[in-house]
Amino acid sequence: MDVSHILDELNEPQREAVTASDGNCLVLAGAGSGKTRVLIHRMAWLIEVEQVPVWNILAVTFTNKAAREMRSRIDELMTSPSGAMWVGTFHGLAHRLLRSHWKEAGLSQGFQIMDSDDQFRLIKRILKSLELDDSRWPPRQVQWFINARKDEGLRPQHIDDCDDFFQKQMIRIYQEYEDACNRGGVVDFAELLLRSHELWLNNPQLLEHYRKRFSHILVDEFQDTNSIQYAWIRLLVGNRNQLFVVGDDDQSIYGWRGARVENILNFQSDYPGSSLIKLEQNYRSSGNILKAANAIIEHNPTRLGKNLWTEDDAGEPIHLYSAFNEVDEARFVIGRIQDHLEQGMQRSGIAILYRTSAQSRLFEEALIQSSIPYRVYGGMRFFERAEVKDALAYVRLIKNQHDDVAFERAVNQPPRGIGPRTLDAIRLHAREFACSMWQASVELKQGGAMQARAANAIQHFIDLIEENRHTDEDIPFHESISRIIEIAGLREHFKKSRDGKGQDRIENLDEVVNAARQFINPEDELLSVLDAFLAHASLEAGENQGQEHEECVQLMTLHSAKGLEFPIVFIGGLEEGLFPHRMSADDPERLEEERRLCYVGMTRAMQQLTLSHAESRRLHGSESYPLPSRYLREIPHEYLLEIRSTPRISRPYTAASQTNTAGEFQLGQQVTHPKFGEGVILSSEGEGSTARVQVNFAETGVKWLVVNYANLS
DNA sequence: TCAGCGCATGTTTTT
DNA sequence: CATGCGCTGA
Repeated sequence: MDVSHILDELNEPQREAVTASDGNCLVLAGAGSGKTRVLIHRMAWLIEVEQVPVWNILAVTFTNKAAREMRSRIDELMTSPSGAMWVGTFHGLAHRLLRSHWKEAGLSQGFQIMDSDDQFRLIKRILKSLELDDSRWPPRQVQWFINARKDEGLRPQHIDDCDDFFQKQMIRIYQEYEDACNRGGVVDFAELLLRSHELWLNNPQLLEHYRKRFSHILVDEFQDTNSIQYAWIRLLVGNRNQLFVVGDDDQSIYGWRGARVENILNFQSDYPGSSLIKLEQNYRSSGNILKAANAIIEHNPTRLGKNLWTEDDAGEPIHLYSAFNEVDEARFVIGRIQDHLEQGMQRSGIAILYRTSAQSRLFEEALIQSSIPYRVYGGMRFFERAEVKDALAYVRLIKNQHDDVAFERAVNQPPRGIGPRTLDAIRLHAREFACSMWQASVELKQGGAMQARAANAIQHFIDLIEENRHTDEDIPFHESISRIIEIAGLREHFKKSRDGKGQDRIENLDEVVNAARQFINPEDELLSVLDAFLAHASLEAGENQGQEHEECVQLMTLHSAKGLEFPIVFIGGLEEGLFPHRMSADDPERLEEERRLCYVGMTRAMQQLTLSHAESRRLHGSESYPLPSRYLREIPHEYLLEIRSTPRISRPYTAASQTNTAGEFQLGQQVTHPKFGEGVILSSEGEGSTARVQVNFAETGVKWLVVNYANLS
C-alpha cells in the first residue's frame, strides 16, 4: 500500500511517532515541532495502514477550535470519511455520553448545561438562601472551591472536613449547590466530566462497551489535563486499549485551573512499557529566538527535558526595549509595527502579547492613534452576552419550567413588577418544599399568599411561559425563538434603554435568531435541534477566536496565544510583579508556570521577537517602579539587541546594578530583619513611604515588606 | 424601578 | 484609575 502521503514530509522522530507499534505512547512535542501534524498523521496511519476502523478511534482536545481543526485536517489527508470517529473536547464528548445514557447517569432527559456565569448566579442565590454573608463567603471563592473539587473527582461526601469550620461550611454549600442542580436539571462544566466518569464506574457493562469500541485513544495537549480528565482517560483505556498522547510539559500554563503537569511527567510510570518520543526540531522560529527560549526554560528544575533546535539561521537578534513608562512602551511598539507594515508585513502577521488583559488598553490607544486596524482576542463571547442569555433563558424555561437558573434570569427581565420581595417569598417557599421556583410561584399564587399586585405580575409571567409551551411543534425552531423574544418583550425593553447599548443588544437578539436559523444539528439522532442548539450555546459560546485571517494586528494575552504563531511578536510588560505576576511570587511552582508562559510567548515568534519593559508603570492609579523581569536576565546577551530611543537616564537590567527606588536596597542583596532573620531582596516597587521590597527569607519564605516599617539592615 | 453614590477590587480562561 | 457591585432614597 502506498503510505507516502502519510509519511513523506515527516522527520525521523515524527515518523517514529506516527508509525509507533502497539502500546501506549507519549510524544513530547516542543513548540513548533509539528505536534498536530503527528496527531493527524497517526490517525491516518491507524486507519489506512493498521486498518483500524474509524469508529474505534477517539480523539480528545481541549478547545472546540482544536477539535474542528483536527477533524478538517484528517478529512483533508484521507479519502474515507471520518464521520464515525469521535473527535471532540473532553466536555463535548462527556456531554454526548450523558445524552446517550442520561438515565443511567441519573439525569433528566432534557438536562441543560450551565456556563460559569449561570453557575456564579446560582451560587450567589444559594449563599443568600443559607443566609451566609457574601463578604465572608465570597461567591467567587465558593465557585472556585466547588469546581476544584469536581475537577479532582470529589463529591461533597468524599471531602474530608478536617474538623475545620470553614471546610465544613464549604462542603455544606457544595451539597446545597448539588441539590439545586439536580432539582433544576442543570449541570455545570465540571459536572459533565465527573458525571460521565461516574457513569462508567457505576455501569461496568457500559464501560466495557466503550472500552470495546474505542481501541485507540488519542489526546492532544496532554499537559493540560486535570485529575478528572486524566482519570476519565485512564478508565477508558483500561489495560487493553492504546493511548497515544501528545503534549509538552514546558507549555503547561493552566495549573491554576486544575491542570496537572504531573499527568505528563508521570505518564511512563502510570503506563508501564509505554514509549516516549521527543520532537525537538522546531520549524517555526529562528535560531536566536529558540536559543533564548531554551535558556529561559532551563531555569525550571522540574522538566522532562527537551532541547529545541532548528536548521534555520540565527536570524534577527531579540530586541529589547527599556521604556521610560508604559505609554512610551506602547508608543515604541506601535512605532515598530509601523516600520514592519511599511516593509510590507501583513498586519495579521504581527502580534502583541501581554500578561494581563488590562495591558491591552494602552496598546489599543496607540494603535487607534496611528489608525492601524487591530483585533483584541478574548473578552465576552456571543452566547455569554446578557441579552443573549436572557433570550435563551426564556427558551429554556419554556422547555423546562423547573430550571431555576433560567427562571431567575427571565422572571423580571424585562422588569414586570416581580421585585425582590416577591422573589424572596418564592425562593423561601421553593426551599421549604424542595420544589422549583416555578412550582412555588404557582402554589403561592393559588394559596392566595401573595399581594394582589405581585400575584398579577406572576400570573402574567406564568401565562407567558405556558402559552408558548405547546406551540413549537411544526414551525422551525428559530421562528419560535424569534416569537419568544418578541412576546417576552425583550426587544421592546432594550429599545427603551438609553445607555447607548440598546441598539447593539437588539442586534444581538436578531443574531440569536439568525444563529438558530443557520444551526445544523451535529448530534442528529441524539438531540432535538433545539437542545443541540442550547448545548452548543453553552459549550461553544460562539465566535471566540474566529476570523483570525482578518487583516488586523493581533492583541492577546500570553495564555490565549498558545498554539498560534506569528512572524513578528511583541511581548510587553516584562517586569517583576507583572510578569511574573505578583500573585505567583511566593510559590515556586507558580513561578515555574510563569516561566513556561514566557517560553510559550517567545516561541510564538517566527522571525522577530521584541521584548519590552517599562521603568515606571501606572497601575490601578498609583505609580510603580518595577524591576525588569527576571526572565530578561535569563536570556544570554549574545541573543539580545538592546534598543534605546530617546536619550534618558535608564537603569541597566542586569542584576548586579539594579537599584531600588527606595535607594538603599539592591536586588540580590543580603538583608536581616529583626523578626524574620536573614533574607535576600527579590524585587521592589513603589517609592517614598510606600516603597516595598520583596524578600526571600531563609526561614519564613518570601514576603513583601514596606521599607519604612520593616527595619531591614 | 432606577439613578446615584460609596466602596472594594484589581491574573491568566476553556468548557 | 476604572469598573462593578450593593445599598439607599425618590
